[in-house]
Amino acid sequence: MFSFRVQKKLGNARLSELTTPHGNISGPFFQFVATQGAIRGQVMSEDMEKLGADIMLANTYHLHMRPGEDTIANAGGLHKFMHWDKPLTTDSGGYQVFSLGQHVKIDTDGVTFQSPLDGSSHRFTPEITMQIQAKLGPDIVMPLDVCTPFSAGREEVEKAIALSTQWAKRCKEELIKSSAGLPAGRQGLYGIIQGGVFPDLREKAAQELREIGFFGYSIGGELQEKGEKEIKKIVRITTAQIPEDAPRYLMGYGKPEDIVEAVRLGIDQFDCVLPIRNARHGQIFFNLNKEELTKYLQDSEYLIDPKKLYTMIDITKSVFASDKSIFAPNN
RNA sequence: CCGGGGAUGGCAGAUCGGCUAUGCAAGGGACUGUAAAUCCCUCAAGAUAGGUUCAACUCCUAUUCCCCGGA
Repeated sequence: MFSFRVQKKLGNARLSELTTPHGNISGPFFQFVATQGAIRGQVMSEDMEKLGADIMLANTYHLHMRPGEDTIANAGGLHKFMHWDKPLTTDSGGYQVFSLGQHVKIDTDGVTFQSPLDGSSHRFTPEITMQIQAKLGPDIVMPLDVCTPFSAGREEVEKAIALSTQWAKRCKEELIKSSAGLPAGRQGLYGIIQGGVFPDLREKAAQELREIGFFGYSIGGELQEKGEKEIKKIVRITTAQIPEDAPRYLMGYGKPEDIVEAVRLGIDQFDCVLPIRNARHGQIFFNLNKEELTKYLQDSEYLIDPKKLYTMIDITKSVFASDKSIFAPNN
């Protein structure tokens, strides 16, 4: 029921097909972030479908906080809850370990969140996140991990890897356990490779996860901060550590030109809040000069023709576009 | 006509005898597994004419306009 196949290669870039219980996706693909089960800004799932989105990403942590996984399970699962029949991913809450910083206490067994909303305390262990995700029922599930900031030093990163790897293993065991009686291959679990900006640690983390064995592998950690060369290097080195026949997922990466670059390096899967957030904040990604943009925004006929605006979906496939590689920084 | 109250950026709306907030709008920037329908920056004002004062958006007088009440 769950499978991944590389169909064509162009250098390191891959054209692929991911099969899930909710249909197939052609990769590289971009996951739109619907944290709380909906794209923010009054965007309906139906709208996303019309726009051509083929997969969305929701968040275990947020959905656990409200409305709670049981509520969603009672509503028929996350797909029904979201009015979304296509493939769906849930992140584990690992990113919140990083983004909620001071509200989180990490120990070897799991993490304790202090809700920024009401101060209430919530416990996440690898097992708990998998149980929640089992109830939510998305196709792709992520293990609880420790996401480190860009500036994290070697020691901090080593600790994060140790926990993330151990937790990923526990997540895998829990998935197998909780899947007993359920159709095999209902959910695909990824291993998240941490390692900060240290190439050798990235390699080590990848190797350990490979030994455990996951359906897919993702590159995690806060990478999006200046130092482009370094980031590119990390992505290249880490990508090379991921088996050819597994999907490679670069987490939280979303600048159009960066996506193209990452596709070139062999990444198949993306997610990012950037396009949705920026749109909500009044910014669009366009491929027009100022004059054309002005015309675009004023001329209703222009508005009907979306050729000159592009979406993340276009971008992830752009490397394979036969001509006019407008997104290519280096050509 | 009489009495009372007003007049501050494009709009709304405070304060103050010496530096005029703030919100919206407008323009710019940021945002990367969402504590973000958010955050940062910029633009831009004292109805008109006099007077008092070292100094007036602020106090005084007149004019114009607006609002409320009464004939």
